Amino acid sequence: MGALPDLTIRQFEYLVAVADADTWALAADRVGVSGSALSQGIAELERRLGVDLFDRDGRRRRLRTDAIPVLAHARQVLALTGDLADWAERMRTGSAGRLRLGMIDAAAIVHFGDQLRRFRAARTDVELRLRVEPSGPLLELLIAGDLDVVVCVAPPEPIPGLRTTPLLIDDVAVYAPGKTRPSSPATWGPWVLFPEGSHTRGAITRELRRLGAPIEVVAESHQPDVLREMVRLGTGWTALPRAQAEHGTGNLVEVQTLLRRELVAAVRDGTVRQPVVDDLIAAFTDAAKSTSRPSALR
Amino acid sequence: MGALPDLTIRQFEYLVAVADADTWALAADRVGVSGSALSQGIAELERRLGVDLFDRDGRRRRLRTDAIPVLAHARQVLALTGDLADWAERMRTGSAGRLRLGMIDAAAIVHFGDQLRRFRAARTDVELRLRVEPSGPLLELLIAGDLDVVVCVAPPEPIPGLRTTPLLIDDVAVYAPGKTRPSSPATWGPWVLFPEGSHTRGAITRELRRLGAPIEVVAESHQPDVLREMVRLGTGWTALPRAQAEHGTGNLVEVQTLLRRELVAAVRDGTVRQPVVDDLIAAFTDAAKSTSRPSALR
DNA sequence: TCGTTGGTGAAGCATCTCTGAACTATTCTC
DNA sequence: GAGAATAGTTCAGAGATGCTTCACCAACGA
Repeated sequence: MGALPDLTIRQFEYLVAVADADTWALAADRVGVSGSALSQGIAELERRLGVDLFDRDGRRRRLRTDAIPVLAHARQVLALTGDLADWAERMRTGSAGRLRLGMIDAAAIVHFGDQLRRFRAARTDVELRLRVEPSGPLLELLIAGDLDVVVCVAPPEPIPGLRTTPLLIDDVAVYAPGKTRPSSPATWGPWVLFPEGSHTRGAITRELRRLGAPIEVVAESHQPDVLREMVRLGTGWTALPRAQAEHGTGNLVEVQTLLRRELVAAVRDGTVRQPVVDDLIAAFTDAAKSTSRPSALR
Repeated sequence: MGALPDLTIRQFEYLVAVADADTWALAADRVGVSGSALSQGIAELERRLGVDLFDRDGRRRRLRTDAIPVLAHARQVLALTGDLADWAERMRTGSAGRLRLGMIDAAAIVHFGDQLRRFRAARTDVELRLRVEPSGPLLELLIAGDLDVVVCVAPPEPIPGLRTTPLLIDDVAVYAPGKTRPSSPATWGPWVLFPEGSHTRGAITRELRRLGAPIEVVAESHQPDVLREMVRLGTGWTALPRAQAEHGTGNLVEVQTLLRRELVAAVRDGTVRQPVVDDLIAAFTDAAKSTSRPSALR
């Protein structure tokens, strides 16, 4: 194997800055150097790789599609370096460190709310910051190194650079207002669903269509409790993760399981890890083991 | 998150060189630089991380045990950079590239010999280099970036930075000379086994001991065919992966399955991948799917 | 057409990193 | 234990690298 090119962290920072910002000047500003420095830095990166990374498009430059692997590499290395920097920080200060946790709403509230509260109380030495978002953004934040652990819906394909640990199954089921009797999918609806564009919404409508259910949507909300209440009030039917549907009290009729949904804990697959992360994941798996049985049995 | 330290590939090269070589002078020589440069380079790395990585031990320096994560990080980043360099090479030359494959003997000969030959014939554009070693060394070579794919025994724990794909089950069974009748473990032996120190040997003796079998070893060899022949000649009993035991012809009596052994394909979990690698793994999984059934059914 | 915007090149300066040599501390050898 | 050999560090200087400022070019918009 030939000698490796002497790439630097800064060059990778330049690359992702350019990829993320609309204009190079903005990117330069964001990394705190002059536009010229950025230009030269990128040129140097291209020179060392021996490959052109950008196409000219008028007076601006766009990352070539076949150069996307380099960008992904840059992101991964930057994230790993961030982990290393955190490790160094922990070594210097002796602190247990900071834990940036991302969760989808159901995980943060329904499934692991108790564990979270307990962990916070038990590990006051850890600065725990929670961020609640849908699965997609969470995974991107994790890849970019802005989060340390993420609890989200299992991605269909394994994602390079990430490692997932199964936590529990929380299937999405169809729910009807209180007085409804079971019947064929063709009679289901109208619907109260997550908004168009959400990942879960997409999966739900796809599955309903497959079952031959008519999809007339009369209301939309990102908030599961809003959907639940609307069903209770008889506004329509909905499809929700079972745990969220059953969270409150009230008369929802579960019609049938619609699709399988597995929650996992995801971390960057690096060599420098915070021990706290493993503790937290262990707490989650333990909790899931004891609580998911009933839901798995129904 | 604070600004990241501007680490360089070269600094990581220095670090692993120092970790791998007996003396710093030798390490310096290996990376092609003066001892002084190496010393200063490491010092700079420590300064940028803000952490001491080495303990003084007389006039030499040893990597501190709690600095091992940094070394692992360095190795991972170097391996990823190697992948990136290969990608750049492929982009420049337009070639399909070089594929450095590692396999344990059973995989190379018994399980996937045909697939290998077929792949070589079909993809003459790929420079395929095969290296046969035990699982442990193969995985280390993979981590160090000296191999691109490895077919080996599934490691007990997932290894950071690697991703495995299950291929097939090839259990280890106990075999006796032709005329032996089934009997209790206490009467088994004497044994003809893999040499002391090998990973499989360790697992085998551990399991035999658990079953209460006496472990008197009368011959040892790294070569499964040698062991097989010795059993045929009545020298003793052996424990072998089933596929290897049955590879030739002859009168071996399978006494019982001893331990589970799963073969997997392992790759670095990076963002820059050779498409050829996926093709090869696909060929292996396809082959395993069609051939492992009979062995799984017995 | 002219002004504006996005990006690149050149000169100058600061910093970094290498080499070679001098230097210190430890270990070996007798 | 003296003296030599060894392991690693420090220092000074040469050369490379990277950044900023300023000048420049090309594309876009009015």
